[in-house]
Amino acid sequence: MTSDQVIWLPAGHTALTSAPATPILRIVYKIHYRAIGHQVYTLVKRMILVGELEPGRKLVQDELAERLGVSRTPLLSALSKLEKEMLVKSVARRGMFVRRFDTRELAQVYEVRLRLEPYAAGQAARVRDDAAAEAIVQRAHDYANLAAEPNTDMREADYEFHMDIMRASGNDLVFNIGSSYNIIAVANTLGLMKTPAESAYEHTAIAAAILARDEIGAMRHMFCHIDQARRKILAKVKAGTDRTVPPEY
Amino acid sequence: MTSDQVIWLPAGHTALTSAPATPILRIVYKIHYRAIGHQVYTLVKRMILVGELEPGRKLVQDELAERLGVSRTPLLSALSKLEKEMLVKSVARRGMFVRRFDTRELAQVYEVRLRLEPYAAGQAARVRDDAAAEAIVQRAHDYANLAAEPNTDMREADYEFHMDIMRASGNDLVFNIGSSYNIIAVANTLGLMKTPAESAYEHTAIAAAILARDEIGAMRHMFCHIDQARRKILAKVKAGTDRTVPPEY
DNA sequence: AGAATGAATTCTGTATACAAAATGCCTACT
DNA sequence: AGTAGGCATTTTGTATACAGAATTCATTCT
Repeated sequence: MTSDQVIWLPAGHTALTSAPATPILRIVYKIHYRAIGHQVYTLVKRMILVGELEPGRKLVQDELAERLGVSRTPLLSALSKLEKEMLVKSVARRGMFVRRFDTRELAQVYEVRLRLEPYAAGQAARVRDDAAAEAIVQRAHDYANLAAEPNTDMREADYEFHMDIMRASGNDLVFNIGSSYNIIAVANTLGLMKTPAESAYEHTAIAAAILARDEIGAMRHMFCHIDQARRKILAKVKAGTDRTVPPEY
Repeated sequence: MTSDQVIWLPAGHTALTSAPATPILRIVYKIHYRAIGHQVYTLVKRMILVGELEPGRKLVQDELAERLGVSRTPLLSALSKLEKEMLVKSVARRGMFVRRFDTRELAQVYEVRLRLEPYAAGQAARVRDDAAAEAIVQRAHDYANLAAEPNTDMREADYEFHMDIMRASGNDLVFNIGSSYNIIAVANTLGLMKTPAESAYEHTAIAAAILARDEIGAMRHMFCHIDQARRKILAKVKAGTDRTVPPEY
């Protein structure tokens, strides 16, 4: 057993096979090897988010694997993860399908967000870290800019804003849950949302509260922000206005 | 295109290849085929819960696959799911390890449970369904019986009680999150918990409130139940009593 | 023509194969 | 004795192979 200490750098860095050796401790730099399966997971997830793979679509494994330039093996582990996230529905011996959500399920997502995101915003304000706070303010700003010309696709900006807050909360589990399930809401609420200007204003208020270390304010603004979207969806569910097909897949 | 209607029965039923045909509609009964990958997922998850695969343990794929009598392919998709649930940590080119949790992470789990489970209990009381309520009362009873002779392993009973409530809430997403992450708490809180008798009493109170359609009461009892465990863990984190190694794996 | 039958094809689920990385062991050297 | 180097073994990550289920399509029968 040698006393080598291995330091892992994030992928994408230049590989330094070994740093200058010292008599006491040799530090070996390595780059993280990123399993293809992980990249495939990220890619397919994004393809679903932006609608390139639309709800209900069957994911033929050979076809998708070839399109991504990999074999079916890493694709399979990616699809397993996406199935756990409810973005993909697996029907035995039939195939995998991009999940389709009805408003009832969408409402469930908002019930969860309503409980977790105010907590996350409050924690973000409490443990406020300069870099993270700056990033959040920046995201709110980005969102507002996009809202000025609302033809642009704002879904990704909204997702990033909310994810940044959960990341800043310091609670990894909340961040994990958010990155798994918030995307459902984001990918499906187009047309249901309040006006971009309203959302942008609320985002700004949340960001300001976090910047000011106002824990209660951050929680309250986030609560209202999500509650409003939630109420709109609930109204649709109750009114039976929902013409969405129940998600067979 | 025929007008056949296919009805899927849960796995384990006898296969009825076809029901009596009618001129109008032929109903074909089929049994769900359960992918081995899914069974493997359930098995490995349980092995982790009961401690047969202890935290920090490396999961050598060939070894585990042979032990389960399958090839590495279905095992891989199972491990991908478990990685998403944070029960398994994958280190590139090194292997998969049973995740080890420090008290800080455990506290994070409790913060999430504190936000979601009171909601779930409230909903369970609100939408109360006789069968589900009976099941919950039964689980509370089971737990109390086990508490009488506390040498028995009560973790599974506790898990089932809480999962039954989330199931009864009608919110599938909450149930999903619970089945993914609550197991972390259950598998790791041994020794940290209050006395079995206390827990059993609280479980009974929660079950009674749900049975009585007392939404507020169910929420409050559940909140206190989880908050107490949460406070104990928070105290450990703050006091720095935590001698647990930060979870390298 | 429309339904039923059956063969050909496609696609899934799983096993196996293989290259490259990581690990362990043995030997040589200071 | 302890360290460094290198060969053998193990193990991962990915590709490929293959059996059987599902689907499609052409053909036959009524």
